Amino acid sequence: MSALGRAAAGALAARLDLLCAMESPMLERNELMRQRLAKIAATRAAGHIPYPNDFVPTATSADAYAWFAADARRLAPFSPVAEGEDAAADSGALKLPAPWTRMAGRVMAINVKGKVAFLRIQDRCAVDLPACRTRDDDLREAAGLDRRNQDGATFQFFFSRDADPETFDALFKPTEGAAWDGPRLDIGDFIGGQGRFFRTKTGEPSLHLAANHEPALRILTKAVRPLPDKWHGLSDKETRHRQRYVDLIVNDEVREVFRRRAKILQGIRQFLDSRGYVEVETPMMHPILGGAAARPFRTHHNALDMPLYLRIAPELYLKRLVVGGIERVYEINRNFRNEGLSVRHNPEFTMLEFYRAYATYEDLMVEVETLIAELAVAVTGSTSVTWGLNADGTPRVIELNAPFKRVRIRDGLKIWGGLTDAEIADEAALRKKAESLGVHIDDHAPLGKVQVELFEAVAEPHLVQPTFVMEYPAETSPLARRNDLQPDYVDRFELFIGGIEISNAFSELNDPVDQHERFELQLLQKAKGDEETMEMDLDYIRALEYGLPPTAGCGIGVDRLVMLLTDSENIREVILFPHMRPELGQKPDAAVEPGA
RNA sequence: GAGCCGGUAGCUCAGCCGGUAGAGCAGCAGACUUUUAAUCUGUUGGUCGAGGGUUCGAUUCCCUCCCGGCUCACCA
Repeated sequence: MSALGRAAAGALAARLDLLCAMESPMLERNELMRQRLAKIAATRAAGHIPYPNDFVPTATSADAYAWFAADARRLAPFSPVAEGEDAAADSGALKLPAPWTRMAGRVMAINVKGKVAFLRIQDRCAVDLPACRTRDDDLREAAGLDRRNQDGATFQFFFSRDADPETFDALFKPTEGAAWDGPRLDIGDFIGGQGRFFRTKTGEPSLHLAANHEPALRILTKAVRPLPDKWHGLSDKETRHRQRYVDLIVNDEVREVFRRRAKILQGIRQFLDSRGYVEVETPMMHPILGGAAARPFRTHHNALDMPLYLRIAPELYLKRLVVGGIERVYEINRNFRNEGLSVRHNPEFTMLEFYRAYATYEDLMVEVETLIAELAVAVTGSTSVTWGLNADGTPRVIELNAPFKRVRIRDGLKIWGGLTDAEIADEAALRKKAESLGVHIDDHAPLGKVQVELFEAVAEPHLVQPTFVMEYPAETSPLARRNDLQPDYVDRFELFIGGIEISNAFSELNDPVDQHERFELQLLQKAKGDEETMEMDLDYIRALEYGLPPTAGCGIGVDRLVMLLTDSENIREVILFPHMRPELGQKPDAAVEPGA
């Protein structure tokens, strides 16, 4: 760097430093960052663009590995020559034709050894690369060569000083008065390189960088912040979740979880679309609370000057659509519930709800178990998945092959709770049992709710393998159809897997008079102090009066399903940006007054 | 909301029964033309989460607060 460039860079970096420090402690600079900012400032001072946007890659890292796997001669070390040139060279070393290729990515490792440099780059194919490299190893082994035993999601650039001395020196060996006064290369920078594929003498597939009318290697984006330790990575959960972008850069398995999540969503849509369901989007802001028992978030519409709830469930809107003739309908979207956070609860979570006319909850059981089994195969390759650990520390295996077990609440209370039929019908006896187990049940809870809560307490450890729980009391299900033989119960199931509730479904109540009465019962409970009741929705009653065909509906907690299929025990591992308290230096009220 | 545990360099972590801090990686300087956590030599870097108290002296002890993790409660 020239003396002039250095002085200009220093001044610019100092100015930025001051501005950032004033703005927020989040943007505080450390020595490493000041160095990198100075490099960027120096680039500008020398008249170069530090963030160019004119590099067009012609291959991804996955394309590159595929090229090496496409011809057995490419498995052993070889040098590259242009296509059309004589492959059999006179020097004795193997030479093979390779196409001129341009690749771009983030630098994950730099290894300069004298006058050669090895760079490892990561691009959008990073999730596929471990498999690519394993395949490369397999092919090499089959050809009688050593395995590379490489893991990690990167592809190698090889840069020999001979290929482009000016660029090499600029990026790795800056000297006083060098012709190009640009920045040096750092881990975390995005680069674009060009050259031909070859395989190093240790057998690593690589791009042999070379110059033509432009340099062999260019910095496309300079990273100001250093990446976490290359060996230990980033493990602090708070930082991982707050700065998910860093987590995704350095943790291969995190990228894989979210790739798999995308596949699960895709699989759900394919499954339902192929069965004639129509995907819709219904309001996320509700004037009337309904569709589930939960405390809501409240917001306000300024122009209309009216309060709104963030929805706790799309149920009532979706059933209006069935009334409207969309006999098979589904929605995948967020619900919002104003409750505590836990390893299984995020305030906003993704819910699939689907409704099917001329079906019962029993039909939906078959549909749900088929869906989950098919998703498991599509995503993990098997209906047998591992999720968490058994008490003895071994991986817990869950079999997701249909049909799933079915159990009635009454039977669960008898088998796992040791209760008799008489006790099950006796609220005082149930409450006594709950107390002996240390289970707290709300004093306002009616008999049905006591039964369900006690069931969940005694049965949950036994609901590891997928189990449909049936025969819910009517008072806990204000939107479900009464059983024809036992009107105190409703035609409903919940699906438990791994001890957590994955799904909830029932035959829908389509009798407008009964529905009206049940809403009124909800209002009564609200008056008694229950905060999680539904409100009277007269338009919904009106819709039912036009006629809801016999219908069954089902909700599936998508985040929990993703947890199950990615062996994640914490919901935060499957949500890209889980809710957290605001970080120091990012106070919410700071956002309200931008001019302050 | 309650209990327990934690917050030390950019990252991963040691340490301190009170005398204002160390390692590895990253960074910087140098050697090295096929590395694989390259190696070797030298070296920079810290308001020890924040505030208060005790003390001659606090990263260490005490209190309060902030943030996180785990468990419980509510919930899907």
